[in-house]
Amino acid sequence: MELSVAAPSKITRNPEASRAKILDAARIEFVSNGLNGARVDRIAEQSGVNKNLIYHYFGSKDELYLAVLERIYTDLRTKQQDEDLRGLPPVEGMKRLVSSTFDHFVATPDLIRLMSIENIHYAQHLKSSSTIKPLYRGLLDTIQILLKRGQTEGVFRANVDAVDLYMSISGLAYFFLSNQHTLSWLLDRDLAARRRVLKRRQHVVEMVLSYLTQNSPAEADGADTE
Amino acid sequence: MELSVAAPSKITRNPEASRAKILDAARIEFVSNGLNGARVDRIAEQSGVNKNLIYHYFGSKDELYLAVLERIYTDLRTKQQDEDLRGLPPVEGMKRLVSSTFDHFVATPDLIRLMSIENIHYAQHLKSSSTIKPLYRGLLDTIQILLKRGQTEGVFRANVDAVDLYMSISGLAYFFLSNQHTLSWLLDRDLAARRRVLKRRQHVVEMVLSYLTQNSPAEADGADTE
DNA sequence: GTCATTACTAACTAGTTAGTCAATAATCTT
DNA sequence: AAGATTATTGACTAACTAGTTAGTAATGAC
Repeated sequence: MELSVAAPSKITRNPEASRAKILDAARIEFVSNGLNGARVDRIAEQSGVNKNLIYHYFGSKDELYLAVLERIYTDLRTKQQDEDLRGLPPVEGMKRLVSSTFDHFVATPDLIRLMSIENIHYAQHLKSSSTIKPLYRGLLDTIQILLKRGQTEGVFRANVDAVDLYMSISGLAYFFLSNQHTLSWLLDRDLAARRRVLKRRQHVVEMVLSYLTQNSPAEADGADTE
Repeated sequence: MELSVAAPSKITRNPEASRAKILDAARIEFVSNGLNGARVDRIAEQSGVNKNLIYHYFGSKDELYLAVLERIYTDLRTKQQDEDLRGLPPVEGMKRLVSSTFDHFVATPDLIRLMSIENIHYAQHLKSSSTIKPLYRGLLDTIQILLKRGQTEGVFRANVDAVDLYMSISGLAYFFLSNQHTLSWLLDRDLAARRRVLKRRQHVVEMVLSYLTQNSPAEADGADTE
C-alpha cells in the first residue's frame, strides 16, 4: 500500500513503537473520558493496533491506565528540577518553586485531569504503583531546606509545616485549573484566557510569599502551639 | 408482609417519598462511582423502587445526575449564610468566611466529589442548569463588600480581585479534600485525621489573612499595574 | 535451517446496561 | 360511578464492551 522511500527494515514488526502508540492513545482516551468512560476499542482504533495487542502488552484496562498514570507522574517529577532551587536565597527560591509548579500544571492539563480521576477512584491505582511514591521525597526536601534557611535568616515565619505549604502551593494552582469548567461558568469568566492565567500566577506567588514573610501571629484562635 | 402499626393511608402510593428515595440513592451512587461508573439498576435496587419509576420521574440517567447536582449546590449556597458576615469588621468577617467555607467543605464530602466529577465532564451538566448559577452572585458580593471596607479602613491591601480571592479561599480547602487520597499516600500522612483537618483549617485562615493584611509589594516581577 | 518465542490479527463471546413495553392498580376529576 | 391520570411493576431488548480464542507470521536462539 505505502511506498516507503528508505527505512531499512522494521516494517512489519515494531514492539516499542506499538507500545508507545498504545500508551499515547490511552493517555488521550483516559484523560478525555475518565477510567469508566474510556473504551479499549477506541484506544485500539486510535493507536492503529489490534485490540488484543493491548492485552498482550498491558494485561487489562486497569493496568493500562496505571501505566499511563505512572508515566505522567514520572514526567512531572523529572521535569520539575527543584533541586536546583536549593542553593538560591530563600525568598527567590520559593518564588521560583511556586511559579514553576504553577507553570507545570498549566502546561500539563492531562496531569491535572488524571489526578482528579485518580482521586475519584480513591487513589486505588496509585497505591498499587511502586514507582511514583519515591518521586515526592525530593520535592518535600527542597521545601524543607528553603524553609529552614529562610527561618534562620529571619525572612520566613516560624512554625510552617512543609507538607501544609506544599499543599497550599499546589492547591492554589490546582483548583483554578481542575475546576476551571465549573468556575468559568459560575463566575462568568473565561479562566482559560492567557491574561487570566498570568494574573492568577501572580496572585498565587504573592499569596504564598506574603504568608511566609509575615510574622506569625500569636493570637490565632483555637491554636495551641504544638 | 409488613404489619404497620398506625400510618393512616399512603401505603401503596407515595410519589414524593419515591422521588426522594430515588434522589438519595442516586446521590450515593453518583458520588461513589462517578457518572459513568454509576448504575441505574443499583439506584433502583438501593431506593427500593422499580427501575422504570426512575425514568418516569427523571427521564434519563443524565437528568437524574443533574437533579442530584442541583440539589447539592443549592444546599451549599442555602446553608452558607454569608450575608450575615457583611456587617462584621473586615478582618473578622474574612476569617469567618474562610473558616466557614472550609467547614462546609469538610462537612460535605459529596459536594467535593460531585464538583470533581462535573469538571471531569467539562461542566456540561452544570451548564444546562438554570438554578445553580444565580446562587453565586451573593457570595461574590459579600467578598467584595468586606474587601472594599477593609481597604478603606486601611487593614487590607489594595488591588485584590474578588474572584481571585474566592478561588484561593476555596482552592486551599478544596485541594486538600478532593485530592486527599493521592496526597495521603504520596506524603505519608492520614489527611482525614481530625487533628490534621483542624491544623489545615488554621493554616488556610492564616494564609488568606496574611495575604490580605500585608501591603502589596510594588516590585512583583512581570506585573504591570492594570 | 529448525525451533521456540514474540508480535500481531480477525472473529467471537459472555456478561452488562441504559432504556422500553405492556400492563395493573391507586388516586383524582367531574 | 365512570373515565382520565398518575404511580408502580416485571419482563424484555438492542447495543455495547472487556476480555478471549485460535491462529498466522516475523524474529531470535543455536
